[in-house]
Amino acid sequence: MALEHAILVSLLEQPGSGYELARRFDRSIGRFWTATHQQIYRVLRRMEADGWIAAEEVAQDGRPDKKVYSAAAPGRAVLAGWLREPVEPETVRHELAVKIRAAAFDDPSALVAEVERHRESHAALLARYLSGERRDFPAGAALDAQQQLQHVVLRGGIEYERMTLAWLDDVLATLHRLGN
Amino acid sequence: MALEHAILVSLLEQPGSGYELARRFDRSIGRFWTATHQQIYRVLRRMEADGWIAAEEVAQDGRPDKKVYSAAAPGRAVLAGWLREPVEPETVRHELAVKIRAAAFDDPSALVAEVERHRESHAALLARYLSGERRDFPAGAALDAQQQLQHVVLRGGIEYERMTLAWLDDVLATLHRLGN
DNA sequence: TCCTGCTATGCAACGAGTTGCATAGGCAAT
DNA sequence: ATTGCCTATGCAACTCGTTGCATAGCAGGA
Repeated sequence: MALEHAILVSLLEQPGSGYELARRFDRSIGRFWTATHQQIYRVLRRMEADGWIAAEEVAQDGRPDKKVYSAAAPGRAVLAGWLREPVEPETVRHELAVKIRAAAFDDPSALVAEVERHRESHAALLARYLSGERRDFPAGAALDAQQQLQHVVLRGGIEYERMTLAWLDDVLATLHRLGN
Repeated sequence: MALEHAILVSLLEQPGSGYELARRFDRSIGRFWTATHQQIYRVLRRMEADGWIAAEEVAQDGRPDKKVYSAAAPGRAVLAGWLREPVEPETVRHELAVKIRAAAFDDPSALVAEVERHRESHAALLARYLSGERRDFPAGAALDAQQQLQHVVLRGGIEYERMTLAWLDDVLATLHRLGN
């Protein structure tokens, strides 16, 4: 389990409440690590109990109080130790690929609309990545280590989306060829 | 859950025992869907009880008997229905990306060896994909629908590995820049 | 005014997935 | 002879992750 580590990184980049973390996981971090608010709250409580993170109650007017968490020294140490461990093999779950192979035993054209829907959502994500890149990493700007590392991860996302778009075009062409 | 569907596709392409399925999931299918033998045996029993697949006991000499499963008509119907449902959003778990961002709060050069290890394993996988492609899909050969769909999924894997290799080079260059 | 949605946290129950272990015969190498 | 690995299946216990629901005040639109 590495949800702890993803949360620690997020809190080091910027302290925040469970709710704020959940929203970050829906947005930027969710591109390479997903989590629901339930998981996040549970893990936050455990990490606080273990002393990895520190919590501060913050009163707000007009909305409920929140607990703002930030990474504590033991948390940083845990993260540093984890960094030196080898990455565990990822568990891949590529449902669309399963469906494409399944289409051989059914009507391949039944998949066309779904693949097109995918294509659109990947195109939209690519556009968001690119505009985020222009906003946060303008050409020629001096970047510190944290920003350079964030940028290289974003570039990975951009290249992944470009590759996926090209592949989905290939899939569509194949499906159309089979439909004739 | 779509492990049922991945198993159904695999059994339609080729009937087999739980053990054989587990090995297929370690190899070809595991590139886009991973599963342990425990999961597979459990799901097979459930699918057999539900009539999605049929089992046949096969005696072997020199080794234990095995149960060879094949997809039954209700299973095919389930698969056809599933094909028409929208693909669920994938849950992404990209541990290396988390580590790269974590490196900003530690020594970035601690990651170099790990990234290089990744680079090697992706290069090896690409080589295996390419040799598999030459073997199974030689240029100019006539392919039926099933083979064309398998081929387009394989092309996706190949392009993914190529993109990943280029990105890992980008990551290494970034880490080296930060190390000076 | 009612309905919807947002912020903010949490419980309870369930289902999915992992880990460790067990059985059991055969094969190959040390 | 013993050790270790391969085929083949399975139990039990556990952790991880998801889903549905609950609370509770405030803001904005129909």
